[in-house]
Amino acid sequence: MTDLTRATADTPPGRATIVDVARAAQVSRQTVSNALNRPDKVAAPTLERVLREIDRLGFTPHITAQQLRRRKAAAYGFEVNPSGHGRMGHILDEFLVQLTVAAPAHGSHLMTFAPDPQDVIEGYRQTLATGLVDGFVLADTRHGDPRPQWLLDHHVPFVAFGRVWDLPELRQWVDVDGGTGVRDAVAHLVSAGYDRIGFLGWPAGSPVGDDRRSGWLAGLADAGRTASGQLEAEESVQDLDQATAAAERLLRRLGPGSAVVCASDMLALGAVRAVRNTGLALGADIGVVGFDDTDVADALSVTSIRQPIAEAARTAWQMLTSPESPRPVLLAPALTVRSSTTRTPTSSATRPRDTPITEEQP
Amino acid sequence: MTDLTRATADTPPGRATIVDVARAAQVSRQTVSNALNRPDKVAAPTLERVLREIDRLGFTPHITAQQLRRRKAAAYGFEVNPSGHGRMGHILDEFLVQLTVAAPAHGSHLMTFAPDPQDVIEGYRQTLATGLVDGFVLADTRHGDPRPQWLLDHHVPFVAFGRVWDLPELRQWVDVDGGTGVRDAVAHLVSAGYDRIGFLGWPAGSPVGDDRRSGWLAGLADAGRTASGQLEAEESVQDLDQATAAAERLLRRLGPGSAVVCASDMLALGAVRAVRNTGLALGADIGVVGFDDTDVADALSVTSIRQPIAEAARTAWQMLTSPESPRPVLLAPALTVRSSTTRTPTSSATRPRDTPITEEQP
DNA sequence: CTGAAAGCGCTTACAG
DNA sequence: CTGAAAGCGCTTACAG
Repeated sequence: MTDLTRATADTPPGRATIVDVARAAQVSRQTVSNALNRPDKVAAPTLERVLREIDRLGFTPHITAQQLRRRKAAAYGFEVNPSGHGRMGHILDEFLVQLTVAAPAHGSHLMTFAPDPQDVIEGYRQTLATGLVDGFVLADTRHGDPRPQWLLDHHVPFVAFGRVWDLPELRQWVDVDGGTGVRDAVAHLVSAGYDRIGFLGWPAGSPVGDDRRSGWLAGLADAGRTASGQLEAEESVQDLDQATAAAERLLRRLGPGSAVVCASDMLALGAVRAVRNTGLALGADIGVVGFDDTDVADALSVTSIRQPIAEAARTAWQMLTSPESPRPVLLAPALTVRSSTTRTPTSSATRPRDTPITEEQP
Repeated sequence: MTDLTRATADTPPGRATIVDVARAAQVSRQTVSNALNRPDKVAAPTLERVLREIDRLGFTPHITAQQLRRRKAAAYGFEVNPSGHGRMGHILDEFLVQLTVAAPAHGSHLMTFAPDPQDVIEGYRQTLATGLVDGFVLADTRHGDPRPQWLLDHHVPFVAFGRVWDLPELRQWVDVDGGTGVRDAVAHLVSAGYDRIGFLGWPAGSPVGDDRRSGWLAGLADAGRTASGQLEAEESVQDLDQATAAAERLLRRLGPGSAVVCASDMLALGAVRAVRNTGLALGADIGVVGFDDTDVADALSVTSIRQPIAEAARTAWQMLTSPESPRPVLLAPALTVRSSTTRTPTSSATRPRDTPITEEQP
């Protein structure tokens, strides 16, 4: 019944089983398993023979069978949020992609699932009960989030992308140090020659926003610019019109030759509009820095603070798959410098490109 | 050993097996299986008793075991492209999310995987060989794409989001009718009172771009505006500076009171800049329509053609899981109207919002 | 209508 | 060092 020639071009691939390999290599199937999982327990000539047949037959272990036998899925669930879209920035989409990319290096894979509309926890409970995942990668952790405590209570492995603000003693998280990112941006603006550096942030009270604001203050302190006239800030919710109005107020106080650091690219877009409305030149007269390095920043050539998403994803896998108890990791963001923070603008023709010219999706 | 109280709050959930249910309901485990998979074969009182115990114990079948026994993963693979980011628009990210949302309704789930850097096909071969998926959802189909033919050759189920241009006889695809979307946008512009309607597209030769351009021509024909002076078009690659220059050339020929339909939001952003550079008012003097309804269109209040991604995802699952041979599906996009196509602009304070005010991601 | 048997493809102690 | 046995949690013919 078993066809050892099945790995040829015109038959379905991946159908060779451990028994096929065993027969071809003239050993038992558990020796094949040992060759893969405990090669030190197999005699060298046998090992070589088995590995050769594995290679020849294109054998890949059937992960489903491994999962059942090992009672371990070697997979983690990631909840995607359909309503999160529309909000500017797709950080979590990129995080998902990078989790997928990094998964094989940790012998694991990723399963996406949608939230249960009735009950946050129920989606996690169900997904876990199927046996398809061993645990979860959390994102978008927020105040009052019931998930971390529930997972702890039920001894379900997980890691969070973003500090778990409600459980300060929790250690399994990786986050990006937004405050330091803003601080570095201030240093960049100082060295680029801007005189006064204001801040356009969100209303106080959000941990993320407050963190970025304190980075601005730290940056000013680094530069010795803490005189009262230099601590100009405005705040706005994540809305373009309100951001524009707030930025206009800020610019009136700051004047030409100054710069504005923003808590998001949306706010930065408001600042760009305000610069235009005020009749000033972006970059030359007023510097603007955004946060998250979204497509909007790219398209409008706005300098922006970029989160190291790929590194965050790799770190998340390490925490999840390493046997040691994890330590929290805070990653440093990087600044993508564009013409919005260049006082002597280069010709647009020679402006360095950071996006290849590609055709759009259908 | 088996603890029937395990579904309580402080023990790990989802650990009840079919044997636990069988014992509690005083039947054999195959009767439990039948109650779930062939309820008509089970006597009513027995069925009721079994279902009650299933509910009480919170039993969910272990999908891994089902997969192994049924030799079917009830899962499909979706390749994510790490380098696709940076390109404006995240249509495929949204498609992935919507595939995940729609999966349970089709008794299936989604597994993401990253491309093999050496060889496109190898990533698919490997993923299939693990037994974790039954087939694939393809996206980003392109000329010379080796995947569809390989999957056909190996009898691997798949569906494509986007026409498979190289294999016209293929039927398992769902796509969005961009041409009709552009045609409808032209009708909208005509009724909004714009005199001449130009087109800003990509260089001829891309199937998607050519389709959108022909929609523009069809829209003009609908309105009886095919006199030679009304067929003004320009082209640009997907780059902001080039798009701006092309749009400026186009605007010089069209003049105030006209509108520009663009093949992408990136091109539309160029058009918006050109309008500004020319000293005209967006909407009031010049209408602009983009494509894909990205964050950029939203942020700049540009009318844009939106692809029905959720419906495309549902259709993809239907094609994949329905036993009938599929028929190609072409979905109609919808126009998200914003102030860039309003000749009498409303006050920005009363402009209808289509994005909730939310706090940004950390 | 219900249950005993076989088995999906693997791995893990355990004999030999 | 190698192989026979047991079993992960299910489902599917097949007897009774």
